[in-house]
Amino acid sequence: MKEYYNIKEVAQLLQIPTSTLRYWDDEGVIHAERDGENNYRKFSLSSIIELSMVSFYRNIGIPIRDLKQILKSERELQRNLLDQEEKRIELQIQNMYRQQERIRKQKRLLQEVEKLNQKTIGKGKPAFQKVVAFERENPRHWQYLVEEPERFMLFLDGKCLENVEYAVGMNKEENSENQQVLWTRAEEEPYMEGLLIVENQDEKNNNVAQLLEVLQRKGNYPKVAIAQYLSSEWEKKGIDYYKVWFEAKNQ
Amino acid sequence: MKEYYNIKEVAQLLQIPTSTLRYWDDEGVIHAERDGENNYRKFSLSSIIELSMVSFYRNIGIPIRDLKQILKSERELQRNLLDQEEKRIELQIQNMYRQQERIRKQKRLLQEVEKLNQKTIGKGKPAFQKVVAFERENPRHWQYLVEEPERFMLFLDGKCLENVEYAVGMNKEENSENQQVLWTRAEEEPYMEGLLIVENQDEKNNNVAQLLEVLQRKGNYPKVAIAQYLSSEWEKKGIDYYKVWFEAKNQ
DNA sequence: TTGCTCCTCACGTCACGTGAGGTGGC
DNA sequence: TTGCTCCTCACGTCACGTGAGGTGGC
Repeated sequence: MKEYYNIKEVAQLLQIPTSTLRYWDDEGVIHAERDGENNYRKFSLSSIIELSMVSFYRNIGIPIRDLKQILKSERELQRNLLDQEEKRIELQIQNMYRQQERIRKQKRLLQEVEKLNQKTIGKGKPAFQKVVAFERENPRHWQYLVEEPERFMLFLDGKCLENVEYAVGMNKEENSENQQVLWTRAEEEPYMEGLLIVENQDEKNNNVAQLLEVLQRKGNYPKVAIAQYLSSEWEKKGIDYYKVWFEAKNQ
Repeated sequence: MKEYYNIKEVAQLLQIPTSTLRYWDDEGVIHAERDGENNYRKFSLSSIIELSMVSFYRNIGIPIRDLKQILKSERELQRNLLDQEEKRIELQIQNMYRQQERIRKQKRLLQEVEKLNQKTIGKGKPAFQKVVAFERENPRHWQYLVEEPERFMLFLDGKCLENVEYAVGMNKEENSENQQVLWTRAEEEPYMEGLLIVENQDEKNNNVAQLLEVLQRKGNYPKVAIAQYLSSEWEKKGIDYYKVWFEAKNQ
């Protein structure tokens, strides 16, 4: 009369591994009956409904320890918990959209390295309107590092661009009062762009000399450059790639 | 000249526990330098960028074992991986929206139990147009159990409604050809609804006798009833709650 | 000496996965 | 006997978290 299902059937029907079903049973969040003959677990339709509820709660990330409480708790408490979970998942969804954006950004940055690798050096307009000094104490700057790493920049200064400072790229609408502005984009000035390669995680150890040589052959003697972080490689010694812009005054 | 940050500063700035930073360092996915004096880890800005990349990849769920490969791999491979991850997260987002719906459904079902608990029995229209027998071999019926548990029903038949069969609720637009239709909703007929309580995971062990008594006092002698699964309690012996509808012919 | 921050190393934890060795009915 | 499905139990795994015991500079 009463229909039972063995563990394999249940596993296949609900797409849950048998090891997981046994674990849940051992932990007491589901209650499989046993066949008196051979001690096999047997699942009634009713216990499978219980099971699907546990599966539901596990899917939304509720720990098993909490589940033991939840399944025993009052409906009122259960509803409060579900309200919380609804909000938590809402936040998670928003977070995943941000991760999506981060991934797309990462792809664009990798593509930029590829593109710049093709040509040695060419015309191009800097991506930011202003560059301010990186401030060790400024939490917003650190936030940029994590969420918008392409804002992380190097500011190269001196006759051979041998001074290197950490910086952050900014656009006009963003206020940078009280911040040390290192560089501002001139709208009419032509700029040249290229791939800056930094080796061994030491910003001094870069290919700016080679790039300058190319520029000087074209009659350019820039005294300042800015470089936007693109990506890194870490196989042996770390290599960081930057997109660098030179001011090309004497065109 | 070169600025370094200790582990606590980095942990606070990037909101990552020190234990996690040490673990990543031990596993070799980040590369903290060491202070020669006291062996403290020290992080350069460059290594913090590496760190934020690792944090990014961990946030989207890439295992550390894979990270070791990824950080060493070619840009082409990295981009392919990011393409995959983008799609994976897209699916995850869709899945989370489904979970949201599931949570809201669960809340409605718990609310229903609460509502039915207030009144003993009253007028009400069945939620489904048809009820077909639950088919053990039909994967779609199993899918309902997991995704739409409120479709899971009991079909009560006989003079005292003592025969109980597992069933699935259906609406008109859903085709139920080749399926054993147990019950169809009559549009003009009045129905009474109440709370069916099943104890000990045994569908025979229910309160239908008490409900029938109330109905009979009002002059109703239903020979058939259908009940929609709402929720369960598992404290001692399992209790399942159903919303039950009786045909109220002799009103 | 006290407080503070860091270190290593061992062990704990969570939710399973894996695999060995054994059982029971056809 | 062979094949199949189930069982228990121990151990492995992943990504940390925790806590003991020790260090180094103020």
